[in-house]
Amino acid sequence: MEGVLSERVEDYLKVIYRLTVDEERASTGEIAQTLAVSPASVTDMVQRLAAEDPPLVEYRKHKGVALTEEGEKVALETLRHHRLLELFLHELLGYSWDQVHEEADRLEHVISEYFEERIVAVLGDPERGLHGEPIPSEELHMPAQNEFCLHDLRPGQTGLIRSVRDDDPGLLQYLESNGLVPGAKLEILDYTPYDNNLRLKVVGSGQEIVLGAAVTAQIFVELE
Amino acid sequence: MEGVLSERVEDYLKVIYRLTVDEERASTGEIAQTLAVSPASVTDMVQRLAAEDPPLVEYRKHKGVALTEEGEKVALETLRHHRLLELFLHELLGYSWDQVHEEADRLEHVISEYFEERIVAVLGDPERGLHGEPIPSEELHMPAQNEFCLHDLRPGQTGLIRSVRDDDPGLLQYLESNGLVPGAKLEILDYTPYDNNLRLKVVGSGQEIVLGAAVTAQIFVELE
DNA sequence: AATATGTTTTAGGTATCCCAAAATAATATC
DNA sequence: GATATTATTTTGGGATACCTAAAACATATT
Repeated sequence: MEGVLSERVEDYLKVIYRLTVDEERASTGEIAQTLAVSPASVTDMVQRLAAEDPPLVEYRKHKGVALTEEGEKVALETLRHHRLLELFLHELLGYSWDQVHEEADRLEHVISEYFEERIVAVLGDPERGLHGEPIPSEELHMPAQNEFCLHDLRPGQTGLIRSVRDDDPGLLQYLESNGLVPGAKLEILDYTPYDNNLRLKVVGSGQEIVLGAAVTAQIFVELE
Repeated sequence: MEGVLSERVEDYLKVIYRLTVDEERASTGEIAQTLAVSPASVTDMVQRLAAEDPPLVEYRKHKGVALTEEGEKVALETLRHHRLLELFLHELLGYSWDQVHEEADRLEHVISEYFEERIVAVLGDPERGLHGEPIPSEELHMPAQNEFCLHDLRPGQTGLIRSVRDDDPGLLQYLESNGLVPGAKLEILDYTPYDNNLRLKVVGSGQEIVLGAAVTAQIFVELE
């Protein structure tokens, strides 16, 4: 193993992890956009990641990158820290669910394995984070998921919210105030193709609501 | 105010703070030794600190440095974080008193003011840290102290341990196992000048013990 | 085959921190 | 007060880690 990895490297690996959950490989452009840097910077960094010993990504010019096993480990470790921290900040320190992300994003790079161990002991080795996302196990195994993006559902379908993206505080507040939280049951009523709007009912509250793509893309459901 | 300060800058300011608690000014050499860098590096950094806007230190060539009000604020903020974190790690996460320092040293640079606020709420705004050190107030006021270094006591004198240095895990274990913890009452029995050894009794346990300068310099007492 | 698009290379920039060796200033000693 | 010792500063430079614009190049599209 080599020396300790920079926070920036962990950020890149996290992003590549996210982009390669469904896709085979992540392109330079996607990564650049997600991290708000130039494509040239991404090429540069990605080549450095591939040159690490052991390599953190598998890189082929013009063909994008995929994480190596080592790189995935780092990404999952960081993700595990992030999600455990979010839960911890909420449960023990009273952070609201839209406040946790920013703090966790800084702390995730800095806490020791012992810290992780201690908060796991306090939290009881949880399987899902504050926003419903699965937490990689201690052995860095990511549980298989059976979730679909709400964005892809169509009228007549019914789903249970399993998780929502954690990184936009404003959106999280909006979701919470509309009962769009993990566990909520949704019935898709209508779909308008040109603007990708989805009209749906939150079962229980009986509320009907129309959500645009910017919202539905952030919500993940289990079909019923 | 300028941009955010690097962790290294906070480290330098913390060291300068500690060195100027009793002395007027801190010398380049002292700082270099404490941080294990060359004197040239210290001159360099100290000049950069003095060139900040507002300046963080007051620097005169060949005369050492003192913190400005702004620099002291930063040092005290960092110190407050450190001591609150140590307490927090012990009380809430079950860290032992020799484990807390290293973790706090990393976290102190990273936590938000909100995090500070939250752990204060949980801990009940404590005035002293895990090792007895005073914690700067939220307004960054350091309470006046009335402590003497055990190193300077002489036979016949009696003192109450108020605090011990927190940065050497091995020493902390040794101290704990000998009852040399805040609150313990000491009676100085003997002093040998050539090696600076102090023989003393821990009142209560009745234990007699001989401590060298490396130990006595790390313990601070209130005279009785 | 030509064009459009996305990626990589080149060449270089900035920030932050560090250091050895030479020069200089402060201080201690004669 | 002059000299020697010690501490500090300057000089000149190195390392790392990140980033970028513009030019060159590869891939995909038509």
